[in-house]
Formats: sequence, C-alpha cells, structure tokens
Amino acid sequence: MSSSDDDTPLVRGKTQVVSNDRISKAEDKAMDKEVPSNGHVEPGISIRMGPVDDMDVDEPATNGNAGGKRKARSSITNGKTYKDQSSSEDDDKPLSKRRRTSQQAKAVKDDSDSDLSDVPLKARNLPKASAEQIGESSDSDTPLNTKLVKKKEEIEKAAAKEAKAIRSKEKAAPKRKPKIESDSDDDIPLAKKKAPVKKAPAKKPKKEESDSDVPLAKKPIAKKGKAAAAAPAKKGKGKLKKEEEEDQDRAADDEEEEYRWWEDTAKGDGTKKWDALEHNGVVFPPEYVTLPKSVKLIYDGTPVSLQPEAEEAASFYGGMLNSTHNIENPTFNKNFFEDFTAILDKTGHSKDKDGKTVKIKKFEKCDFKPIFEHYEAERTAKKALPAAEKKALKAEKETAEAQYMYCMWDGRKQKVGNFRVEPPSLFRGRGEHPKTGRIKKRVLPEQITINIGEKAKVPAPPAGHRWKEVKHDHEGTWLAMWQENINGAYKYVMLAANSDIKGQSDFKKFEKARELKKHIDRIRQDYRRELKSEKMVDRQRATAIYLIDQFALRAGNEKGEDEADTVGCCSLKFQHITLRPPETVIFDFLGKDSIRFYDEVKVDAQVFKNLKIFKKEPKTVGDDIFDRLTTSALNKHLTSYMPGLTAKVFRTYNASYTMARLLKSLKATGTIQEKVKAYNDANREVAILCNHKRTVAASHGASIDKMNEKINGLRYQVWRTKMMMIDVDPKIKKKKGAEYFERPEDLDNEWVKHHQDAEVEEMRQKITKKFEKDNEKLVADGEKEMKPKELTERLEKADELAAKYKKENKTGKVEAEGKGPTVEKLDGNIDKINQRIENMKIQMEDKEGNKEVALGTSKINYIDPRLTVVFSKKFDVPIEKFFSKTLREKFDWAIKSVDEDWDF
DNA sequence: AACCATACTTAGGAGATAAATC
DNA sequence: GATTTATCTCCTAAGTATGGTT
Repeated sequence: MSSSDDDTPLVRGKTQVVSNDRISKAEDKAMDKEVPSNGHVEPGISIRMGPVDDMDVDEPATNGNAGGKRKARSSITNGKTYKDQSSSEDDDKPLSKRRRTSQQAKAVKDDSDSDLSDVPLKARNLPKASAEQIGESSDSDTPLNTKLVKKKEEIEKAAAKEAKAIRSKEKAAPKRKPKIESDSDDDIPLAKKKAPVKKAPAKKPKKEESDSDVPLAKKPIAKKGKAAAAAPAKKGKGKLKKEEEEDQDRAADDEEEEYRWWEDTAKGDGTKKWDALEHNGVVFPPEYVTLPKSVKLIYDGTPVSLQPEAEEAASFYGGMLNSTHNIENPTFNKNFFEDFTAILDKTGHSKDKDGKTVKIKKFEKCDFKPIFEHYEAERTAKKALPAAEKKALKAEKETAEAQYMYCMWDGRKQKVGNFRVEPPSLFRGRGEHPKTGRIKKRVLPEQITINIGEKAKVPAPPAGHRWKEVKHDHEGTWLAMWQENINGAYKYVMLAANSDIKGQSDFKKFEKARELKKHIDRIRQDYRRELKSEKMVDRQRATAIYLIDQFALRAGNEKGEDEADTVGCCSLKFQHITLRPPETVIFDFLGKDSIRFYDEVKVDAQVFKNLKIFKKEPKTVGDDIFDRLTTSALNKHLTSYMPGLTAKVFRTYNASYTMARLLKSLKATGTIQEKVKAYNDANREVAILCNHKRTVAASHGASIDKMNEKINGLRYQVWRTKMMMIDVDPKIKKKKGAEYFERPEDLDNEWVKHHQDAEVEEMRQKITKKFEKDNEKLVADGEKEMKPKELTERLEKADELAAKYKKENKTGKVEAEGKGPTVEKLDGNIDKINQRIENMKIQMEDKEGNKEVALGTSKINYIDPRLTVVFSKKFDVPIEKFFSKTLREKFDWAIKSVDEDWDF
C-alpha cells in the first residue's frame, strides 16, 4: 500500500478534484527526454482516485482494469512482446509497483483493496473515507509527489473553474439545437425537420381495420395496389400530388408504388417510426427430425442411441465435422461437451443395442462420424437432385414463407429482413470467444415479443403456444424480438436493407457524415491544441480523437469477461501500442471480430509524447492506455461540436471523403473495364483504411503458383520465339546481340525439362479426355465406339511435341514454326506474348493485394453510394458494374436522387 | 459512474449462384 | 459442358450508442 501512494494523494482533493489529472510542465518536458529519472513521481500520470465532486469531472470512472468490472485480460493478444517498454520499466519500478498482471488482479479482485492501492483504478470503488485514508498514509511515503500535488491543487482549482466555464459554454451551444439545424439543412433532414404535428392526420383507420383482417399472406402475392394506394393519402398531406397520381398509376399497373421518401421534405422527428404496422410474425425453424435408426453416435466403440434432445445436440456437432476451424478449437469442444453432457444427464444418457445405459463421460470417446456422414449424404443427395426438382422445392418454400417476407409499414409494402427465427445450433463465437461451441437453444414463441400496430391482427403463435408479449412500440423499427440463451443478446427481426426505413437511416448516416465536413476543421484544431492540455482527461481525449480521425479506429467500448478479448481506441491496452522514436507508432491488436489491426504509422510529435505519457509506469501490460477516457465521455464531447456526432461518424466521414477524393482524381479514360478497375482500386484504399479483411482463401497459394507457372511458360515461349528468329535468319544473332537470345536464368535446364514434360502430359490428358468424350457421344448416338488404336494415333501429337522438345534440348536450336515465318512476324509474336505476360503480372499483383482485403463492407456501409452513382454517370459506366442487384435496391435512394454534380 | 437493457449498424464467413476457364 | 473460380446472398456475431436506474 505504501507504495502506491503517489497516486493516492490526489484523491484527497475530492472537493476540488481536478488536481490530479494535470500534467505538469515538468512531465511534459521529461517526456521529451528518453526516460524520466524517477517516473513514479510524475503526478500527471497518477490517477486520481477519489470520488470527486461531480461537476468537474470528466473523470473516468473506469481506470484500468483492476477496477471492478473491467475485464481482466491477459494481454495475450497476438502474443507480442513489446519489450522496449515493459522490460526497461520493470527494472526501475518502485517496489510499490509490483503490479499484478490483469489476470492476477482479477483473481484477487475481491480482497485486494489495500493491495491494489497502487492500482489507481481500483481506488475509484472505494468509498470516500477509505480513499482519503489511503491518501494520508501515503503522504509520508511520497512526500515529493504530495507536495507537488498540493501546490498544484490550488492552481488547478482556478484552472478547473475556467475549464468548467468553457465547458458549460460549449455545452450550451449544442442546446441551441434548433438553431444549428436551421443552418445546416442537409443535416439529418428526416430526423429533424419535422412538420411535427401534421403527421398522419386522421389516417384512415377504417381501411386499416379492414386490411388487418385480410391475412397479409395474401396481400403481397395478390394485389398490392389497394393498400399501397391508400397509404399516400396520409403521407401526402396535400403536397406531392403529382406523385401520388404516379403512384396510383403504378399501383394500377400492379407495380409496387414508389414512395420517394428522399424527396419528402416533411418528416417526423425521427423518434416515431410508424403509424400503422402489420406483419405476420416470424417463421420458426423446422422441428428436429430424428436420425434413422441406423445412424448412431459411437461411444467408445459402441453405437449408442440418444434421446431426441441429446441426439439433436449431437447432430449439431456431427453436422459440422467438416469445419475444422471449429472442431479443432479446444474451447469449442469443451463448451459443446459441457452442454451436451448436461442434456445427457437430464435425458438419461445413451443406450446400447441391448438397451443398457451407457454413460457418456469423455468427449474423446465420442465418434460423430456416422452422424456427419448421414448429413453429408443428405446434402449430396439434395445437390444431385434434378434442376427442375430443386426449383420446385425452392418455390414451395417460397410460397410457404411468402406471407412473412413482407410487412405493411404505414400502408406501404416493405420487405422484412430476417423473418426466420435463428435455428438452434452451436454458437460460433469468433476469435477466442469463451463461449464458442455452446448450444444455442431452440427459441420458443414464449420468448418472442411481437411489435405490431394496435390495429393490426396479431399473428397467431404456433398452435398450443403464445407470444411472450405483444407490443405497440411506434418508436421501434423491429417486428419481433427475443433474447438468445448464450450471451443474453437481443435478436431483432427488422426490415430488409432495401426498405424505406433502412434507406432513410442510411441516408441520415451519410448526411451526418457530410455535416461533419463543416466541423472537422474546428475539431481538428481543437484536438491539436488539447493534445497539450494540462488536464489528463482532455489530453487523453484529444489523443483518442486524433487516432480515431487519422487511423479510422473504432470507438472501443468496454467489453465483458465472457467475450472475446478485442479492443478499439478507448480500450487500447498498454501492449497494443509500441512507440518507436522519433515518432512511429505501431498498432497491433485484435479489433472487431478478432480481426488483427497492425499498422506502423508516423504520428504528430505531440501525440507520440502523449502516448508515451499514457504508457508510463506504473502502467504495464494489461492496463488501459486511455484510463481516463470512456466512449461515452468521448461521444459526449463530440456531440458538443455537432448534434449526433459520435466516434463512428469519423469512420463514415473519412471513408466517404477518401473515396470522393480518389474518384475525383481519376481521369475518365480507358475502357469500361479499366474504369471499373480504377474504381475498385479506390474502393480498396478505403477498405484498407477501415481495416476490412477477409481470410485468405485456402486455394490462394495454389492459384498464385499456377499463375506464376503460366507466366514462366510464356516467358519460355518468348525465348523459343527468339530462337526461331535465329533459325530464320542466323545473322540476327549478331544484330541483336547474344544477350538478347539468352534464356532467363531462372528458367534453367531443370525447369525447362519439367515444363516440357508438364506440357506434354497436359496435351495427353486433353487428347484422352476428348477421346473419351467423343466416344460417349458416339455411344449416346447409338454408334459404336472408336477403337483404342484411334487414341494411340491421336496421342502421337503429344509424342511429336515431346520429340520436338527433345531435339531442341539436344541441338540448342528451335525450328521456326508457322507458315512463312519472318523475323518481323516473330517479333510481333514476341510483343504479343510479352503483353500477355504483363497482363498476367498485373492480374497477379491485383490478386495478391486483394487476397486479404474485403471490399464489400466499405461499399455497403461506409462509402456514400451517391459517390458511386455520380462516378457511374460521369464516367458512363453502368451502375450494375458497381452495385449488385441487392445493393441497387438498397441504394435506390442514391441512384435516383443525384446527378453528376453531386459532391460528398 | 457503473451497470444494464435496448436497439440499431457493421462485419466476416458459409453456402449458393453466376461467370470464367479448361 | 464440366469444373474451377469469383461474386453474391444469407446468416448471425460483434460492434456502437443511448437512455434509464441505482
């Protein structure tokens, strides 16, 4: 305890808080030098512990992970070492600082208060009194520090007041929301510019009632005209008459009427999402079908039978034996087996063929293969079905589900996204998820809440069941909801991406990002200034915003113990950042979905210095870099610049902005293909910015090898063609110089031999195959097969080739091929081949560069689709080249709303 | 501030389908 | 035309963010 005191004193300032989170000039200076002589004295870094008077506090609640709920992480992430910091620091650490690793901390969590006194974080949980006490005792130990702090307290008190004043001013600003809005028209138009009261004037409830009687099921398939036509009446409120007419026309055409919401300037305030909502609920997965008697789990060599519930669980596992990446994961197996045995215990384990109970105790003794093979056979059978039958099956399913596919949203027919309730299965958590492999249970109607209009007919739950609840939440966009059993996560049934409501919020998202353009300069200016703030909180916040803005990091909410250990900006830990003077920062951590983020970047000198401070001892592996910062605090600050501004907006903004810039720099030249390529290159750049990755396809290596071989084959042909020149005109050798005719070094004799053999072999195979096929055809036509002799004859071609190569190898000469070969012609051939080589090389580089970059995510979520539409129009490339059918539907609003001049 | 409940967006992988290639 | 490869769609996990409660 004594040890830690350097932190504690600060606490004492509970009334005037601010003190401890200051960063002294001295510290700043010290940070300029390599290592501060006695690190632990720096007050700036010590963390304020005590409760504070709420006002001043931007104080984090959370300091490092030793504190209460924070997840203790073992920092295994990536298994990196980060030696520079930790090792050197370790040596001069004051005793006090025998900081446990986070894991240890967690272990002792409960009784560790005193012990942890050096872990500032912890302190925050202490009641005031105890904090004070600690502080006092510490005084004697750390006089220096204390003094410093005390003096500072006074100064800081003043500063704090000032800061407070400023802050409150800033706060005031956002309150003037309406004002801001008015000058920023394009911001969130939907949300705000409301024409508040006039929505849905006396809709036609009658209509609805009658509608609600009609099972939706029929509506979508049959006539949609009616309901659809009714809708505009309410939304139109007088304006947009033309459109209504159009709509009706279209409806009459049996076409879906179109609601151009992006042209509708009067919208609600964004909280009320609908007035009338009808839908048919959800589709439940099929009941479990028990395995045929012949298919059994084998336990310890004995085939055993299970009760249906247990068998179902076994079938989940058995069904995925082919997915090694799950079943080779020990956590996955352990979790599965735990849940499996729980069911076994409940259902009486298994029985052998004599009906004797066999207790299943060891996972290793379970052989699921028969189950796997059974399902595999089913899959194959399904695949082998004649096309017509497959189609029929699909159509059948579609009809059965038709009524769930659409809902009526304020009278408009809208596609529902995920109307199928998630079937039971094994939970496939990503990365090192502690719960991966656990059994995700079947969802019962009793767990499902339905959200629907008051006047709509509530969909009937399956016979003998009832819904958990039926709500009429007009502020929610979901139709049904349940909680999943593994993480307690909520699952929502919502509309599809091409629905109006999703389109609208997508639109809002991009408008918000565009709005940020107006504020970004000021924000950047501010955070640059605040990078030097004396207040730790502010400095951390500024630094975090810098990282988010510059490197597109995610916000980084806190995570729980029972989740994979991943981080974002605010949750970055000591070990995730390595500092390499003078100003390079190396990020290495696992982000969302446990995707690795690795980047070496140059940063602003002040940022470098700050990170160094934030990493200063006593912090060590497992500790938060931004121990004073939470995502809420960060977002709260951001919102003061612009309503609705949060960390994630920066990603959207930077992605779209980057894309806009790149597209602008393109020249409208070349073929369509080239333009598409140029677009994709820009897209790729954005994807890289956002760190959107995919796992390299298993076939990637082989496919690259193949391409390489092909290129080499072509190079060989180039050489051979050159040799032909000599054959045609021996004098050419002198003219062009001997060097020109040398075979590339890497194509050595061994390679040539190998290549020739492969070529010959390939030819043989082709001939043989062709022969077989021809024969089949003959048979099919009722004629008789060709004799094997025919094949031998045909294969002579390959033999000739082999002979030719043999001769070439021997003589070192290549006979000219083709009719009337001339040097000029051969030259032309060479050019052609070289061109092919170039093309292939580019293709290969493309493939290589693309192998672990996923372009889709940024295209779907980050790049303002209007940019793509503009590009398509300006460069005259059909939009289909960029957006698939579903994307075109999703971005319908963008496709229809911009012209060439639009700019992000 | 911590914690929880809630609701919505963003994300990669599996499997289905379409396109390219042999 | 069959097979391989690229692309698209579906699925659902994993984030962000907010608001209420203690």
